[in-house]
Amino acid sequence: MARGKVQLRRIENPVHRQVTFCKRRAGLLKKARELSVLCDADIGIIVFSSHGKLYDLATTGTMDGLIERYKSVSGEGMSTDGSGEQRMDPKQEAMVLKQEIDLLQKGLRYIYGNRANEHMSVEELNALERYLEIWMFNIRSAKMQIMIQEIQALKSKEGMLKAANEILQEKIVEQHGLIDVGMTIADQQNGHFSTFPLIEEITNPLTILSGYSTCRGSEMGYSF
Amino acid sequence: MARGKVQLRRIENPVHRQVTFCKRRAGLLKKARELSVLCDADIGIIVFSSHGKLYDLATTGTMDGLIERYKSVSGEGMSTDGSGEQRMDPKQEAMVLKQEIDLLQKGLRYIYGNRANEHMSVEELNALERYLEIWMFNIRSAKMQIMIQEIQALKSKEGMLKAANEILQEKIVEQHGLIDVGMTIADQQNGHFSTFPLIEEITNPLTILSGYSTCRGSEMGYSF
DNA sequence: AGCTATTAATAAGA
DNA sequence: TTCTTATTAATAGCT
Repeated sequence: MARGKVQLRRIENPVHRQVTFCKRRAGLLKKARELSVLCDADIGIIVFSSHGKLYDLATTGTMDGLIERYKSVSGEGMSTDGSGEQRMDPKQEAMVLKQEIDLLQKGLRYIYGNRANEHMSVEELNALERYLEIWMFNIRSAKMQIMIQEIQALKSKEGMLKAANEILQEKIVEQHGLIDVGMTIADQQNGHFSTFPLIEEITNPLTILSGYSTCRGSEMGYSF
Repeated sequence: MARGKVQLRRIENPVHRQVTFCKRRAGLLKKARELSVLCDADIGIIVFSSHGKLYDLATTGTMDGLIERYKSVSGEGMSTDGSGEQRMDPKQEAMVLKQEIDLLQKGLRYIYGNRANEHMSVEELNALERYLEIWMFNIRSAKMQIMIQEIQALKSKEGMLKAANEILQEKIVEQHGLIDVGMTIADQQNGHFSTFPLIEEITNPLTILSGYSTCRGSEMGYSF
């Protein structure tokens, strides 16, 4: 709203970014105070600058009061809690989850910054969501294809080696009697991998989500 | 900012107040999102309407995450602390995780079933979108692990077969002279697969998103 | 930090 | 509620 329209994406120039941060932060807090007064609302705002500095505003009482109120209200609709704490080793599990979330969020912000400017309707978000799923599926498929090729190659290699092995054994038996190198036993021990059905299952698009609930859902006690 | 200056005091007309609340609340959240994107800030907003209804926004992760961060940072400067990072206790952590799961469940119902019944806000959809990615990542990792195990098994099998093959060859040479079954040639033809580096690359979490942009980004005309 | 030229938000009205 | 429009408010680019 000033000399030149602004693109909704991260401002690269650090000085410029800092100035804008100051100005707009002030504007945001002002708007919040106005809304609070005009409409008799209780508003809390927490702002972390990109360098981690905290700015906050609570139009009524303290931020902690608002947070408590927030937790009590937002937690109201939650599941009938109290009973089952899952088996997770909380600290580590949470750490890992947080790191994953951070990584993914960074990536998402890139995607968002360049594409989804300004007004995004729920429908647009939905479409984007599906798009992301398809996108990830495509990457996954591509990599899966490579791995499948590799497995097939290994399997045919194995077949050839086995055939060669048999021929050699026969030759030896023909000429000299039985020689057991221990290979047949080892081979049978590995026989339970049942490679092909597994891979076909993995490749099937429909197993993405159902696979999840199988893989993690039951483990964590959630039913979908 | 419109047909008539507005006085900075509570709007007495309830209808007028409600309309203004809607409009300005939307404006406030929009401003917050803009600030977040433009200046790379993490912002959380909590709004309680005069009748106690809650509206919130977290531009990064969940509100609970922001609250946690707020508590850790704002508490830092208070007491003669010094001891260090008192993170959330397990119970609180579990609460957060549960809320995340709730969101996912809600999202799943939204996607698969009665879309009309489940109301999901833009913010919730945003969060859900992020979680879907994490989700897919977890599935993918689990399945990848299975495939990697399988490949390793095949490779060791191959190794054993080769060893057996060699021993048999030696035995024959010892006894009778060279017998070539054609296996060595076939084996060498397949030698260019360079299995291990490939698999390690696929397994590395950091390649998810970068892999994405490499894989499709240029193809579809988006620049990251 | 201040100063405008512009854009963005929005109060009323429909 | 949602759309339109007349105005005010916010602020981007400069000093």
